[in-house]
Amino acid sequence: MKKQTAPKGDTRLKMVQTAFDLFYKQGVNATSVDEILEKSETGKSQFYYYFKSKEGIVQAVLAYFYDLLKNNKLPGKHTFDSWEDLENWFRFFITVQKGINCERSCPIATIGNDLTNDQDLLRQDIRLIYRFSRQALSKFFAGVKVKGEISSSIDPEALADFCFIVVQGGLLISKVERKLGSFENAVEHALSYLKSLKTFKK
Amino acid sequence: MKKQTAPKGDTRLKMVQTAFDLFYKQGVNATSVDEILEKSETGKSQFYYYFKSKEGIVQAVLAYFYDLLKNNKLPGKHTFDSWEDLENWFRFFITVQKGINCERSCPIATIGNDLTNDQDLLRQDIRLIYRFSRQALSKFFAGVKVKGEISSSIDPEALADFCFIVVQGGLLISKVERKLGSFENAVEHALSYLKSLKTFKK
DNA sequence: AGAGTAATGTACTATATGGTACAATAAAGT
DNA sequence: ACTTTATTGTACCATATAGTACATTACTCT
Repeated sequence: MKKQTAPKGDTRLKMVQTAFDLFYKQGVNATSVDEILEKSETGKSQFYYYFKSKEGIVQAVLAYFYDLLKNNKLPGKHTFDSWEDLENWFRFFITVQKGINCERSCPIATIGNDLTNDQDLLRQDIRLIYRFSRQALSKFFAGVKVKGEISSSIDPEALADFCFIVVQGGLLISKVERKLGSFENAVEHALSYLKSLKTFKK
Repeated sequence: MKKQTAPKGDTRLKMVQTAFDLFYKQGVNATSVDEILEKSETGKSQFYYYFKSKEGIVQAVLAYFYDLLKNNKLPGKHTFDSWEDLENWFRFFITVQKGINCERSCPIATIGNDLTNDQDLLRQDIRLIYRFSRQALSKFFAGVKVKGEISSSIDPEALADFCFIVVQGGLLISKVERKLGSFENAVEHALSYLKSLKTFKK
């Protein structure tokens, strides 16, 4: 019983990408299996051939996203080599929101927000994604800490949490209110704080 | 056609409170009308007597919450007379999250997040609630600005946005990950920033 | 007490939803 | 060619869902 070569058809991938788009746009609860099938132009038998259940495709979507993230296939630069990178990272999300008229927030948070208490496996997948994102931040802070650019009393991970949460809160609130102002203001203050930490060394 | 005295039965109120609890816990999309009826021990005819549609009770829930907020009937102190109040405000949300095992985020954001593009009236109600919350913050910052405790170059509303977004992001991420650490870290840094602004005058 | 309106109970409907059964086709490997 | 396994099409099903129809009961005002 040898492993088949990868299916020549891209049915499964189309489903996952379509599901991702829909989850991103309207959440998991507001997306029916039928809508995924319709938009991806596939059939129900195929869906339940590739996935055990609706929950199954949620997991596949998270795995798909994790892959994109790890292999740097997402738009935007999510690794940090300089303070400028960090600033651009903040501003990147503002630009994204502007481009979509603040109609969405973080796709992963959107999915995570729809999870129920018993869906701990999926939550685990989400934690993986978020850990990866935060690590990029904390590694950078650890680096500048070593270089003495920020105080040795600062925990890089805590500072990464701070940045991450500002962005997540900004994405959420700009979506809920359909306006960017608060997000922009919050980012400016966050950056102002980060810069104040940076000038520490002087 | 005189206005009736308030219905002696509390049917409508029970429905609204029940709906609020359910929306807070699981969002609007994941809450069916039937579940509201069941949990509030009321009937369907009563529901459509009091509300035009499911959307109708969402609006009622928002109005109900706005009333609680305006009349200071919510747990926690959401007005600020001192820097200590501000700090307590941040910590209050952390305590709340701890008490509910990080199983929820902001009830209003949860509702707002489930809104579709065409539900602008409801979004307007949400903006009202958020404006009220932020105003409490910005008034405080405006006050300390007048007193010279923070720089005159600081926009109180922008700083309020910053605080608001840190809390919202913290509530969201602590819920999605079911852990408090990031939220706590973010709040500590936010407070550290605010304190650095405060010491400006010295 | 009787009229009018507020409030509630019972039954129903159309559609959407997640999921299944099973037959049919397509691609390999031998 | 033939068997095996991968893949897809068609037809279902049980249940949940938002919402309606309409009769009935309870107030309240005169």
